[in-house]
Amino acid sequence: MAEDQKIKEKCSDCSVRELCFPMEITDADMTQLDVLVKTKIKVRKKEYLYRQGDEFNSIYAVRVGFLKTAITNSQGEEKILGFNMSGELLGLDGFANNKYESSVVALHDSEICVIEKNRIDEISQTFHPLQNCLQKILSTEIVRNNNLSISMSSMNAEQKISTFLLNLGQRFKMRNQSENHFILRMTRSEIGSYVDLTVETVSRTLRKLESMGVIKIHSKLIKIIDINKLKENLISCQT
Amino acid sequence: MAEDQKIKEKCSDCSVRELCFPMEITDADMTQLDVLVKTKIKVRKKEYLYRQGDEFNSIYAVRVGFLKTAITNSQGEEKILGFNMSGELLGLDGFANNKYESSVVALHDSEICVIEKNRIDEISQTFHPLQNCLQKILSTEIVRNNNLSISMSSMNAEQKISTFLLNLGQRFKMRNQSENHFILRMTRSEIGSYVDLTVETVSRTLRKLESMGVIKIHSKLIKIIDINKLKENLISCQT
DNA sequence: TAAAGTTATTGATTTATATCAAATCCAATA
DNA sequence: TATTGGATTTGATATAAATCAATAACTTTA
Repeated sequence: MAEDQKIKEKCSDCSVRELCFPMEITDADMTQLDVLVKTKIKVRKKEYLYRQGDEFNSIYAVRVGFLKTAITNSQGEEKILGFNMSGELLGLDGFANNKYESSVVALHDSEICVIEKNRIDEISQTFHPLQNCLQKILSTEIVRNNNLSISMSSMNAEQKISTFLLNLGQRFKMRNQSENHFILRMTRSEIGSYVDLTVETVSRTLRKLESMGVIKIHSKLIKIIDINKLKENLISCQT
Repeated sequence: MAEDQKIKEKCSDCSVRELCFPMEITDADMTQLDVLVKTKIKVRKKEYLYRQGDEFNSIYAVRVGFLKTAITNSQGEEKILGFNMSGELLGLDGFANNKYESSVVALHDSEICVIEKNRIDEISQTFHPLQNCLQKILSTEIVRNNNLSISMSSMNAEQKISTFLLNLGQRFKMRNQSENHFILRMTRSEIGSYVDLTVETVSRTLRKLESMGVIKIHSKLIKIIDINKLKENLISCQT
């Protein structure tokens, strides 16, 4: 129909296809899915995409940029749950209680595709693969968290930081960016919150890895010199 | 239809309604949902409900009993992800890759309702609330994990054990069992794996809480004497 | 009922990381 | 360009929990 056509045009470069649906879905099916995305928004550095407690209306797909997901507890302490980059979905925790249980802030100017909840419900009623799709996505998030919790808990500082850097590198690689030469868009303190270490320990551990000749640091810029050595660090805790 | 009728009878005391669907669904709708459950199985103490890597065919609802969910890493170390009691759903991590990513073992003789994946797909195609239902359930699991990770990481041993005991108590209470007088069906070592402490620290911390007059221990039997004091332990890390 | 195997407790010691404190670097902005 | 405030680094010290070790208390099963 004409309406859908317009919508698709409006956001042609924000195809859900290229993004986040990890599915066995035919191209024809996928064209339908593009209709899910109506709007694309910009979120500038330091701005919130949504806040813990906000009403849940949409999930989001990162088109470009870099963001963090965090929870704030009753004492106002922030715990970082993850860093988010292009192709990743945000807001999945909203389904639980119809409000977001975490906040998302851009650490770098970002462009985000908005996928309205209503739209999902609407389409999935006639287009069944979308349901399975969502199930997978949600379940994958559960698995990711479980794996994170098993690994982080049994690692020492060096292993945590190594894992963190390798993971970032891998994700950049998948996006056709350099695997071993990238900018840390988050502060040391945010890294610490994510991997459960203090700022001081993060700083010391980075310096240690540098002194071992494994990485090179220029403030926010990281260069992985010896990726194998970095991986060695994990042999004792690889899943 | 007759077939569904039979199924319902076969498992009348295993109603999904009483179990795990936290939904705004009418009673009429719910009667339909009962059809989801075809089979009920017994899992004896120490037996597996399913193993990490098994093909994903069903999710499960605990009818009675007590189980643990765990991941085993490449070195064969087990990490406990959770303890499961009546009314809780198991196997949700299976949607991700069509295989279970964790194992579930009974810590006490248990009865489990089997909810076949095919059945879910089938029914949710005509009965749409079920989709939303599943979305909520999966999302809730994500939220639970997030909250767990924020709290555990910032707690000391006493706070972890206090939280653990309070949480167990609460869950027993919701099932009309005593909130402050219950049996620990898991070993100290399993508690440790769950809250990220060594056996020794778990043991010492329990004894410490006992010496403070907060709880009373007779091997596996726990009696919470001063629930408020136990809760005080958490004031500094309550969400 | 005894023997063997777990599981739990308790003590002594070590250690990794937190904490406290101060200096330096860097980025924003006036 | 100077000033200010946050971020980072580095050092000294404290400490909670891990580790190591040995004993004690249960469970299982022979």
